Amino acid sequence: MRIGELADRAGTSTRAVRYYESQGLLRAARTANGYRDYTETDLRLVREIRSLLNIGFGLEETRPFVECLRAGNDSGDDCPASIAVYRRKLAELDACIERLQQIRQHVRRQLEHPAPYCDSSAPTLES
Amino acid sequence: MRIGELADRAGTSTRAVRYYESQGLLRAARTANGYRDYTETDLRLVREIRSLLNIGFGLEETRPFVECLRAGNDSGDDCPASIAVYRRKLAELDACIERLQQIRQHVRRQLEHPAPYCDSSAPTLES
DNA sequence: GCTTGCCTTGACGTCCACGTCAAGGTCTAG
DNA sequence: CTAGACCTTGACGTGGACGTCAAGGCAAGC
Repeated sequence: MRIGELADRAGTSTRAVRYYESQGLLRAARTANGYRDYTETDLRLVREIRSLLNIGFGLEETRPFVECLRAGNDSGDDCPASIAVYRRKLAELDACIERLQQIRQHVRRQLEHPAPYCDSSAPTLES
Repeated sequence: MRIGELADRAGTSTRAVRYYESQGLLRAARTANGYRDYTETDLRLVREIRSLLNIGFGLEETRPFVECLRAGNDSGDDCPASIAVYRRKLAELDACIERLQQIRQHVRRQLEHPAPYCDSSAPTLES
């Protein structure tokens, strides 16, 4: 299939697909007239990339999954390198969640502790 | 005080201070030779900005707090506009935390479900 | 032949909070 | 007088994942 169909079926843009290729994540055969020619496997790769990007992975972090898939595995998760990325991401997520929760607490305390309003005519809390 | 001292005491850079001014968050008097001249109040403003940026606010979101302080309030939180930003941020934080926790669950499930490793030589797939 | 719609490469624009460099003015110590 | 430590404005660079435009080639329908 050509790049337009690939992008459509993967739910992304042709620009994104070319970008992935420029980053070495994809390699496409070419037809006689120079058009990129993709297989169903390529579609799976792009979908894997999109899926990982959507949950906050960086593009580089998707590389192990893509190569794992291309190595013939049924799932991009089935390789040690992918597992390692998952582990790192899990730790990152934990740290991020904890930090956000601390900030949340901080913000909530500011909201709870009632302060005198400043601009003279201010009714109560607006919800 | 001059911009260097202000930046030092606020724990940031002169470049950042000039940037805040360019965004209309700060206004500085000038000495005879053209140097910016700051007061202790300006120091408080910059510290407020830094503090909010540190917990993930955008620069624009600090504006109500800065104006609240400059309006003569003891705390930047003491104005309705600031409270409104806090409320919005709280909602954002809740949404963000929830999303991250869902992803965390997803990643954890991938890690728990043991899969066959691939790193040998796998010939299958590849359509 | 002409239009339409796909494709190609290349290159600049986006967002945000600055970092960094350039080229110069100002003040102080020695 | 000079060095150096501060200050000024202006302008370009950063990172990440693309968006968007330019200029043109290729294929199919009318």
